Order: sequence, then C-alpha cells, then structure tokens
Amino acid sequence: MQRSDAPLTEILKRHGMRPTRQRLALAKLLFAGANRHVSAENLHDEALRAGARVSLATVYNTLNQFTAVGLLREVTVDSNRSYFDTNTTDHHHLYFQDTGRLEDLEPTAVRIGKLPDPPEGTTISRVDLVIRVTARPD
Amino acid sequence: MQRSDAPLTEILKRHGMRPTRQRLALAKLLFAGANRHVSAENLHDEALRAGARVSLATVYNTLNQFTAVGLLREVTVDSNRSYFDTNTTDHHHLYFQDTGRLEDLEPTAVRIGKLPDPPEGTTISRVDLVIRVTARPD
DNA sequence: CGCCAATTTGGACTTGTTCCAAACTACGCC
DNA sequence: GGCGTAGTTTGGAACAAGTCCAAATTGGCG
Repeated sequence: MQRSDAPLTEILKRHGMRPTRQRLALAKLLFAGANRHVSAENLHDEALRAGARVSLATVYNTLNQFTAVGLLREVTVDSNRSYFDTNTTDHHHLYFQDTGRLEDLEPTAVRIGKLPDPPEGTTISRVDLVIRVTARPD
Repeated sequence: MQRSDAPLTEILKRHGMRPTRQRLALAKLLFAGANRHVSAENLHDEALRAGARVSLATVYNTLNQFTAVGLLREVTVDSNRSYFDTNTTDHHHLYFQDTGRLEDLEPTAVRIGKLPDPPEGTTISRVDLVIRVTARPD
C-alpha cells in the first residue's frame, strides 16, 4: 500500500469499514480528483481498466455503503439507472438528456425563493432540483 | 360505447391514436377525475379490477404514447420505477420516501428565484424540483 | 501466526420494462 | 354492411439493473 492511500484508509476506517483492496481501489477512483458522477456499471468498467480486480456485486455493495455513510449521494435523474455523486454538499444538477451527462450546478447558480412547510409529522430530507437540457434544435 | 366516452375518443383522435377499447379504458381511469400519479403495474392492476381486459404490455405502450403526445408527464423520483403524472402543467412534487407516495405541489408553493442560463447550444426542456420528506423521527 | 468476523465473488434470481411475431380490430372504401 | 389493411394488442421471451446467496477469501486482532 502506498503512502498516498493512507488518507483513504483513514476515511474508510472512520466510517466503520475495513479498508479492503477493493474499497480502496474504488475510493481512489471516486475521491482522488474532482467531483464525479458515476453509475455502477460505469465505475466497474473503469476499475477493471485501471487493473483493479473487483466484481460488479462489490461495486454495488460499495456504492451503497458509501452512500449510507454519507460519502456519496444518490442522484435520481433517470428511472433506469442510479447515479452516485461524490459531491455531498448542497447543490443541484444539470442533466443533458441527449447524452446522459450529469453535471453539478454551482450552489449560487440556482436560488429557491420559497418552499412549502412539510406536511404534519414529516421533515424535509432533501430538495432536489434538476435542470434538463437538450441540444437546441437548429 | 357510452356518450360519456366521446370526449376521450376525441382526445385520442386529436393526438393521432385510434380510440381502441384498451386506450379508452386506460384514459378513463387516468383522466376521469382529479390529477393522478400512476406506475404501470399500478394502473394495470386497477384496470383489471375495473374489469378492463388489458395486458401489461399495452399499459406500457399506452403510457409511453400518452407521454409522447403530452397527455402525461413522466416524473423521475425513484430510480427503479417510472411514475406518470396526469398533471402536465408546470408544477413540482412532494415525495414521501417512506411510502412512495407522490403529490403535486401547488404552483405557488415553490418559487425558484434564479436559474442559470443553459449551456451554449442547449435549451432547458424542463426544471424538476422534488421535495423529499420522511416521517419525523419522534 | 492463526483465528474469526467482515468482505468479496460468481452466478442465480428478481423486478421493471421492452421486444416480437402472431392474432385482432378500427375504419375508410366499395 | 362486408372487406382489406394498417394500426393495435398480446403473451411470452428477452433484456437490463440491481440484489441475494452460500462458498471462498482476507483484514485485523490477540
């Protein structure tokens, strides 16, 4: 294990997960650089290409565990595929319907001026806003 | 065919669809009363219970066709099931994560104060806002 | 070092949805 | 009113995303 994996190891431990080879490899892909949006298949392919031997089942397990402990956020933009976002701060999304590409919006790009009170006995767990764009037909 | 189906027949024709027994039955369930949110399985069960002989494949076909011509709107709140909304006007949604229940929000309940310009070469096709609530843990 | 609980894995399974080829039907035409 | 045909429906097979499972592996602690 290289020195540079140490912080990832720490992160996993802090969230009650053993830093296994597979989880470290996936965490590295997810958290090494800029914020990302991945699907399970998508991350699995990437892991294999990077030489990590990880099964698809483990990718699903890991994404779900990371989401459960708050390292990832699930974004629902497409009803037949789950996307996971490494940016867990408060923000919204831009979705390119033509290509399936998903991007974060700057927190300042959108302002929600007014929200209703949640119904009696419930609390708002999240407010998701998605701007869907298509190539301009011209 | 009863007199009361005439308007539905008209609606279907106007959108280039033959008013078949199946489409009329489904349209009746969808558009007879207040606005609704349905899933395919859900509408299929209801149709059968109402005595309409319709296959699940036809329910899917019909929901997709209705959506294509703008009689329905697809709402993406859950990544493993599609919901269709009979309210095609501009509005947002309240989603009860515990029960899967989906409700329309009054157009006045939410105000979006600021939106970014769409990226070069694209146009905004839709802005979806979903407020997710859970039972208050107490 | 060795043990044991946590983890991973391939493959079977489930669920939601689409595809397909054959059967059926709406509807314009005579 | 029957006919022909293009549009529609249908059951079942096929597909895709995701979960489950029992067996094999492995990390971490003593």
